[in-house]
Amino acid sequence: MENINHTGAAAGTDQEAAESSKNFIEQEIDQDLAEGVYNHVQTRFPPEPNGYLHIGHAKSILLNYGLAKKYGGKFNLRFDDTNPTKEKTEFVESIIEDVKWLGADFEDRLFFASDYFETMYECAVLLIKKGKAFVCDLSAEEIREYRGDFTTPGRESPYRNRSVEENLRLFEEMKEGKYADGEKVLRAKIDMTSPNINMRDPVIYRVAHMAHHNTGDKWCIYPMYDFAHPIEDAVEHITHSICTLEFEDHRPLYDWVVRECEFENPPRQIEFAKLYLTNVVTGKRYIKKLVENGIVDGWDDPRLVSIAALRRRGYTPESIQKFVELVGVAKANSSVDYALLEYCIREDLKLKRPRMMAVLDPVKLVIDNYPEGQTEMLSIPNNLENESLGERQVPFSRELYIEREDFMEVPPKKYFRLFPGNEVRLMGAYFVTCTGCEKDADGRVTVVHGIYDPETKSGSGFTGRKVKGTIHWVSVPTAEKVECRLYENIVDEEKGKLNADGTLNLNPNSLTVLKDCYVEPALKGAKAYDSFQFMRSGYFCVDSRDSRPDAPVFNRIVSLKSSFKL
RNA sequence: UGGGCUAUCGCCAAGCGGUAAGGCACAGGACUUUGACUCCUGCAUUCGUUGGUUCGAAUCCAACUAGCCCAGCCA
Repeated sequence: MENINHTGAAAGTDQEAAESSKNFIEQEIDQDLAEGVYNHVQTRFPPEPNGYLHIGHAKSILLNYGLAKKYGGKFNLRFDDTNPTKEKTEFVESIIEDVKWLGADFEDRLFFASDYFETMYECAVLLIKKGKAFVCDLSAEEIREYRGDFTTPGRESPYRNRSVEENLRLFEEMKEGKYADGEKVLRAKIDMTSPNINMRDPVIYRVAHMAHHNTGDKWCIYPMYDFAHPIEDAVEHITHSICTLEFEDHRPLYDWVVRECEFENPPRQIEFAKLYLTNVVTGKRYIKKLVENGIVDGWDDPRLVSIAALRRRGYTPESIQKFVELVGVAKANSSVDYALLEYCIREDLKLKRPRMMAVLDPVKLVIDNYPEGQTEMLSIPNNLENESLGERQVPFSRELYIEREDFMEVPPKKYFRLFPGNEVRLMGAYFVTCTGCEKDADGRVTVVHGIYDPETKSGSGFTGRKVKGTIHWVSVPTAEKVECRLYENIVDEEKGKLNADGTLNLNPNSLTVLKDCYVEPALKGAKAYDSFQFMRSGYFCVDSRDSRPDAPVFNRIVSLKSSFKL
């Protein structure tokens, strides 16, 4: 009815549709911009360099980068390296590589929280001067006791009312290294009775005599996350500090810090739900265990979902971008079906990459009426749906390898591949009629026989008759023997969590190695990360670790969907 | 147990008082130089529950229920 009013206003309608598709963070940003809270947008991805990035991080990276891009703002990569006990340069490097690979361009804005230690120290001094922070001599255990619990309010520390001068002196001494680890901490003076435990005089600086991967031995006091993070954001003029749901309770403290440290135009924290994938492990603890026990061959084992693993498996940055886009952003905890990730890589590769012939489980097909010793070159399009991928020359001869499952001596109903008396098309070549097979003593088929019809050559325009089945093949004399690895997710059940007894639910078929595979000669020179669709077998990618020029190793990226059921 | 957050199809997710978008998955069918791809078709009378306000509620109010997070000198 109201369409009458919108007649001829298609543009407006589209715009409305675009508006309504904005996620909740974009809506918040729109409002901030409209109200003049900010006049620009600046985001960041702030990982702690204590491990490898996985698919869950990709959501945060791409979300932050996407927001900055959408609003014409900047996106920073910042290492939140305030805890020297867990951080390593090795992780810094892998994270930079992964973020770049994902396409999140931080240009020259690569920062380290540790570069702001001086500023943070000054902020702490400011708080002390304002009477908003104090040096506390309580031990870790005592602080815990004083903190109270969910139902009991905390008690104030006996050191809470030290004078500004004394606090200043003590904090200075902490910095100079006069105290041992754990002897003293700096605490924010907020409210020990707050129902939000984060506000019960949180520790904001601790003593830790330890070399830092970036600052070395310069500091022996390190700021805590709750104090450091808001300052890092403020220093970089971040407007929207996007983090995950578990930090919601920390927001009042975040706001307290930027306010008490007197930052102008302070950033604001917005939380979203983490990405969980069904049937995979993302927990560092679990993956570490798999690596240590040699169950996987490293953090980039294709059965894992670290960015490095996905890359090695053959996933493209585009496919992950698509995935993150389809998953959406919300505040409800959820677990996304792994099938969506698979859909995204299939979708990305299907028009991009060539469709080649590879036989994973070979059996010989002899075309008895094809001249012995003859080889002809056939032109086969690389991708029927994408002409720009061109075509290639494939050798054809009397003896071919075909897929064992493409022949059945006694076919079930609706099986239209090779069986005695049936005619099928050899992809890109000729029609061939099956005349029988040879078997060994165990009854296993060793050779399939057939005769071809020269009239039916592909591309010749032959329309005399049709066949219901088409099968792929590789010419025996020129076939390349390769290894193909089929991977399944390594863990399932309970979202990849540990069992009560500490063991993991390993999928016994998580890795199947097929050593007797044959591919076209064109695949001989395939390089690391080259990916192809092997007809009816799925998408495969040359393993970056095991690629050899003479015989590449192919990892299966994803299977094709199959509606054929016996 | 106090506080915070969440609840819309098997899985994600729009929706913001005017009568339930979309994607994945799944199921039929058409097409096909692979049973893939593509293309059609189907897939929530109902929005955690119960009440209330309203001409009208997934949207507002109340109560309840369930799930997640918080008691590191980790992030």
